[in-house]
Amino acid sequence: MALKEQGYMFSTIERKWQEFWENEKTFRADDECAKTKYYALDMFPYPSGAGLHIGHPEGYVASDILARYKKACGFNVLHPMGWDAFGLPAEQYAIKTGTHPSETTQANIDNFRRQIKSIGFAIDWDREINTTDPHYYQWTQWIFLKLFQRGLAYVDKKPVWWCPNLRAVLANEEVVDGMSEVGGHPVERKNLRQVVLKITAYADKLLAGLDNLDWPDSTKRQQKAWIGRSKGAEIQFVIVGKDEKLEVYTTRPDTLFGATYMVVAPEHPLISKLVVSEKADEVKAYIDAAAKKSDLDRTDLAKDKSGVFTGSYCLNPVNGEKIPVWVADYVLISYGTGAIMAVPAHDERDFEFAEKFSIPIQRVIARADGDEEKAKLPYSGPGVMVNSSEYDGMDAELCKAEIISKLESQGQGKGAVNYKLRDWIFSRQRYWGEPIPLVWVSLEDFEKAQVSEGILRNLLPTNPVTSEQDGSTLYALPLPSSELPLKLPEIENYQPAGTGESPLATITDWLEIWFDLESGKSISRTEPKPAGENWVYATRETNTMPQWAGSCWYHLRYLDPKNSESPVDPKKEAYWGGPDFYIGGAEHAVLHLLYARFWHRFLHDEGVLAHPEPYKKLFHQGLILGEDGNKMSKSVGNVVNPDVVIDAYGADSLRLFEMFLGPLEAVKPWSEKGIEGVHRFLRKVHRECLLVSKHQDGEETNKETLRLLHETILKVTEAIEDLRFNVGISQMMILINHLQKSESYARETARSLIQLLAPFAPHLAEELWEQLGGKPSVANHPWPQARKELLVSEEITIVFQVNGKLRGQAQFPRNAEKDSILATAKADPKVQAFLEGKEIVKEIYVPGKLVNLAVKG
RNA sequence: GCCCGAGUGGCGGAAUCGGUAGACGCUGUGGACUUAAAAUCCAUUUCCAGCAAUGGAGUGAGGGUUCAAGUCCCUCCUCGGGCACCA
Repeated sequence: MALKEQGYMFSTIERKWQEFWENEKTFRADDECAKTKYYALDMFPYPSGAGLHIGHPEGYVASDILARYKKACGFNVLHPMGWDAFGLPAEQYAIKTGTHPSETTQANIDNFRRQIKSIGFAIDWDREINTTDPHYYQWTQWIFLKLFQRGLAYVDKKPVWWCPNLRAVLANEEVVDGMSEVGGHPVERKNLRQVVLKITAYADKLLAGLDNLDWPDSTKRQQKAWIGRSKGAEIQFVIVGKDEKLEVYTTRPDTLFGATYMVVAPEHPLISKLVVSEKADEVKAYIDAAAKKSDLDRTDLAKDKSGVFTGSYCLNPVNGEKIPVWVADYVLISYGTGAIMAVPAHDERDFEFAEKFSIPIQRVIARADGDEEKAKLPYSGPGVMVNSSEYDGMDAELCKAEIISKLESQGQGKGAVNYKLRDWIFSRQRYWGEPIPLVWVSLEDFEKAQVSEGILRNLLPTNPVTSEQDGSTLYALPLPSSELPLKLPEIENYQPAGTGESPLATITDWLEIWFDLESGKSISRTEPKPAGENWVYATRETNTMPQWAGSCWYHLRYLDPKNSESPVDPKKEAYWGGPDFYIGGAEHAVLHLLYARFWHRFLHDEGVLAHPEPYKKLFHQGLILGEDGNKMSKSVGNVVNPDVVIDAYGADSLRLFEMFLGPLEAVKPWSEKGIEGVHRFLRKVHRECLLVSKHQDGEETNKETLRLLHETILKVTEAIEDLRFNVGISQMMILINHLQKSESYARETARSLIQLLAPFAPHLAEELWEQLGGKPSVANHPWPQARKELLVSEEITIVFQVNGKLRGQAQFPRNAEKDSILATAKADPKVQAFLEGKEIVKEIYVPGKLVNLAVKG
């Protein structure tokens, strides 16, 4: 524990300046401004009950340093904060205690806000947003309805993770190793009615858009892999004795001659046609067994291949050979056509299967260099065609196009593209989320709506969205934007319905409504049916949106948080655009960042937004570990609470140390001793800057001090621009150490140092700035400029090497000639000792740096 | 298994253009100030040999390119992250 030195009263200073910034609205972002804008965005937090932990501020401090620096550089800066406040924990708590999730959420937000404010960020708090606020989520709903209108939302039965203990459906990311992330209960697959967004329609755009983004390579790579575009061919195989054809997708049409068997997924629609009567029982048993397996069994555990021969054969379109058709669960129904041609010689999985079931393996690609060792089967590398009749000897890669065009000419196939990306299951069977603003009506009423005179007609998708419920087909109608927000009803019991439906399905007077097909207005069925034939019976959609929904567009709402006419004023969006800097954890590399790009691109295509991509520059801060080098967790007991740190050392020390810890992107352990170190540095700055007896009026007269100051200005500026804050802080430490050792220095020198320090330790900087006669806020004073000409010294140090080893050094005037430097080097006694009896074979002179003499003998 | 990223003192890390390895901070040791402590300051702190001057080794391991390699190339090891039957 550091004791509070009498001089540096950080608590008093920090409270004083936080109040000042708040009262003066120092960090208000101006919507109408001639300055260039700079928008620094943090991934907004989920306000959990546990409060802020030491990892949260790391990214916030980084973006805050940039924000303050850019402000000093003359930009109009926007640095906002808000709350991603829908989500499971508040709902789980409600189930346990009966406390309304909005109460829990509000209390958590208040605590988070208090903690974040205590760190002293340059945030424009007038723009605070909250995804659970109906004024916010009405626009989340509005965007959903746009997607619906454009046919990008549909309803389908989808296999989802169902947790019997939580009696809730979980998202993929909430399931870890077959257990629920919350509570660690087992989960299973269940087919449930889901609202789905057609993100696959944007697969190509999302892929292509990555090229122009300044993002970490690994994140781009992850998104690319997730989208998973592959190029190949769809090939039709004649089934012997049947009218139907079996279509497969392959990326290796060049290996078609090596197809020795085919596989269909257990769920393939043609299975009943393929299976011969004597195999029927065996195949049925296999399919049933496969259906019972969870995804986990089918993938992780069951690397061991299984399958059954159907009894049917296909004909190879290029050589007419009979190929047996198997059913095996290593082929996925959800990818490609759900069927493959198996080429065991050139595919590891097919090879394993063929070996197990003694199916022939036919090589059709050989290495051009004939290297037998490297061409061992299964071989998937490049090569030349063999055993492929007229194609023999051709380069396999070139042959792909040849075979595709031959198949095309025969009407037996075509080039095709496939994606791993699946549509986005957008519904959650929960209470604490944005209600999906759809209602369900009969076909008859739907057709009436299509021809009615009201506003609803124009909001319908080209193809109706339908859902099978209790044996009848229902049709989806949207709420018009005038009816938004569709608020969550108050309920007594937050337990899920237990049937896989949301708790909302049990709130009859909210669920069952009278709906006006013209105006889209609705009232509860507990009320009498209003007059007029356009009022019909309808039920509300009971699913709510996933937590991702609110974070898909929050970066836009900060630009115009109080707009009640639209999600964001186009003029404001045109001015602010997207964040110039976006920082958050790498765990969001795929889902949040992909979903947000999807919505943003969609809104751009709709003409709502001027810019296609939301996040031009992205950065992931690294994890901060506990002092023991383990991930911070309550159970290990190594969690560091920022409140405690601020109490002991102050917010400035916390900020500075989080940045001094190491590279921003690195995973690095916390250290109590370390924060004492930076705290000492701040105390030293405080002491020096108030030691007025050492301060001189006017310009800095000490040459060395002046040079070091400008070197520091340069390095700190570059360090901020390059997000290498640890290096910048080191340089400021070097400068203060120098000033402390100096007899005296100019007050201006101290003032420049204070300005450099201001983005890092803003409270102390404001205080010292004021004490040295500056007018607050220091944040509004122009960033110091490095005078590079001062960095060129009159004297240069040249080091002398013999065979690359350091043997001496000497000072030279800046303009010294190469020859005289070489002569001095050779005359140096230490160098001489290593030249003794040897022959100089080469003399290297690197101007201004070194001499290297290569000798032998 | 595949694809990335990273390995530098006792510790966190600098050295991002191939050109003085270990900046800065922490820790440790010795000292100054003090009645004493705290605070502050000074010296020292990669390893080995030596009283010292100095010499030798050294950036995960091995090899290579170069006058010169932490930095570039090849092989391997360890750790971290991502993907994982996507045909």
